[in-house]
Amino acid sequence: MSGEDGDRWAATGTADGPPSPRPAEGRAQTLCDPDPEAAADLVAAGLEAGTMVTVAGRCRVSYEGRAASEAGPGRRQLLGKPDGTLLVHDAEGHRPVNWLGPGSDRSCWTEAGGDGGRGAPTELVVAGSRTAPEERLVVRFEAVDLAAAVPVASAPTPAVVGTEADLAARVLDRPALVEEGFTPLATERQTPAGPVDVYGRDAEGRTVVLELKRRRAGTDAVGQLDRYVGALQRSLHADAAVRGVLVAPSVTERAAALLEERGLEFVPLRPDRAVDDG
Amino acid sequence: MSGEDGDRWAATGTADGPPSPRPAEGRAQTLCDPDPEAAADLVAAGLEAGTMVTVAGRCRVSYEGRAASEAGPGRRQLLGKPDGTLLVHDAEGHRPVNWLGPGSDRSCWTEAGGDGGRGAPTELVVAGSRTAPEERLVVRFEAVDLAAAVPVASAPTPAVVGTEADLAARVLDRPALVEEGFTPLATERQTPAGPVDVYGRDAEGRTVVLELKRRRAGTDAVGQLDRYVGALQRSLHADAAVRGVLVAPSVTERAAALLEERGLEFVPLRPDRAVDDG
DNA sequence: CGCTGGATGTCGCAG
DNA sequence: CTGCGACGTCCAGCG
Repeated sequence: MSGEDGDRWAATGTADGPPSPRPAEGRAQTLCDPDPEAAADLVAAGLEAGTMVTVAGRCRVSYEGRAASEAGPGRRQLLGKPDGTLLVHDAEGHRPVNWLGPGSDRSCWTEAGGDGGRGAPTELVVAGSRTAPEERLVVRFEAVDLAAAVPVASAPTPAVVGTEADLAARVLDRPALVEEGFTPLATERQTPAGPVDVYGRDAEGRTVVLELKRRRAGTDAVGQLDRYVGALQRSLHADAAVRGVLVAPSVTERAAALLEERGLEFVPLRPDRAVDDG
Repeated sequence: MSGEDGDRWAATGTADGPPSPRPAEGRAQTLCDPDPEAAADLVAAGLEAGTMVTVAGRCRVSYEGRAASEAGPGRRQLLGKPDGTLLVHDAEGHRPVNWLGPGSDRSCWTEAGGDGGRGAPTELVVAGSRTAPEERLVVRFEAVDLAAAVPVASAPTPAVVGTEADLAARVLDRPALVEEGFTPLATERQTPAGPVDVYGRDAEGRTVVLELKRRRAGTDAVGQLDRYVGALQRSLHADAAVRGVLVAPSVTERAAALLEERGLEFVPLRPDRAVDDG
């Protein structure tokens, strides 16, 4: 690694001048089309200082761990976070083409290019590794378009509305939305098959199990509900009648068939309050 | 820094100056601590030109669509891709704090800040929207540390090994790994409950259904297998014996109990060839 | 740690 | 388009 602790944290190339403030305290530091050594200095210092580090350029990427992959030369953009995360994005898609989760050890150096011999095709290499599971990600830049280190701080996590928890709150607030006379008794009630979303009783005193889904429910949801109902029937009196109700905006056709087959029920309900009708 | 070779290349509409090379062809363009208008010019042009656009700074983020969320002021980094993807990352974690998938329409402008009155707290706003489902993401930067547009190209997708397909290939190559005398007859064979991973016959001529999992299997895998076996028993002769076998490196305890309960079987097998024994 | 189940999951493929 | 299952899923919560 190049960030010696005598620490000149060399912004742009050879820093013989006075040491500049570390990026965490200072402003963004960027290099356009830097040579590999200058980029390595910036990246190493940025990783060290706990900034967001961005490197864009032509690179090869190799990953080995839970699976293994090799990506040939292409223009991509790397993002390193203070928590150890490494993300490599290409031009398309929501997901990174390769990544390493939080807690990785990163390092950065320069190296003679793969096809040795020519006029010093030095590469910038950014690598990370972690354990449990053992994983390793190596990104080799043969050309760097941009290297940047910008300070960040943990930002407030957004409050999300419209989750399954919201659907649960809605059901608890107005049980009649499920069925007239329904009385919720517990959430996340434990059964041998796992925790039930909502556990309660109907107007006739029968046990009712609700499985909630924030969006259109598939066969997996019916499978869950069925397991919970079965487990409760066994753990309560063998003759106890246990109703299972899937609560979701809608169900797929296959899921509906499965519900029918298993003698389970469905109540359409959406998590948001906008559709809060009767 | 910002490549002003005689021209800031006209952002959104009015191109009165001589046309400059678009960033897609050129080099990276960056601005450190720009004023909002300059950043908006760069971002708008970068989005237009199909580059990777990066904006880092203090911002608020709001999303509405499949759910809804609001994130208060914090330092984050935005990445816009040529395909319409928008990602907002904070300092932690693998996943973006907010995002919009490929195919979004993006735009970018400046606006008077929320707490109007003070000395021109102009904000840089980057917004995106898409349909199916209807979604909208708005990022308001009250301070921009860095704005950048760098050219990219879609790169070759890496070849991944160690997937479920590899496990299937291994089973087809050496059926005895599942069981002596096992004969695979088809993969992805259709049943009323969906496609079966591997369909075959055992030494006694009984139908066998395999459900493959590349890693430790849970209750969901057993649920799948059970549905496939049931569907096949019904679609074949009612008296036909159909064996269901879960093939995976291991199973969770709950999954094992479910297998037992449903009269299904388990064969331990890993996708990689490293453990290729007898 | 391992298990369980949610997620604005995303992605790819088939009908 | 919807349905369905895989994914290097990630992630939080809990035992």
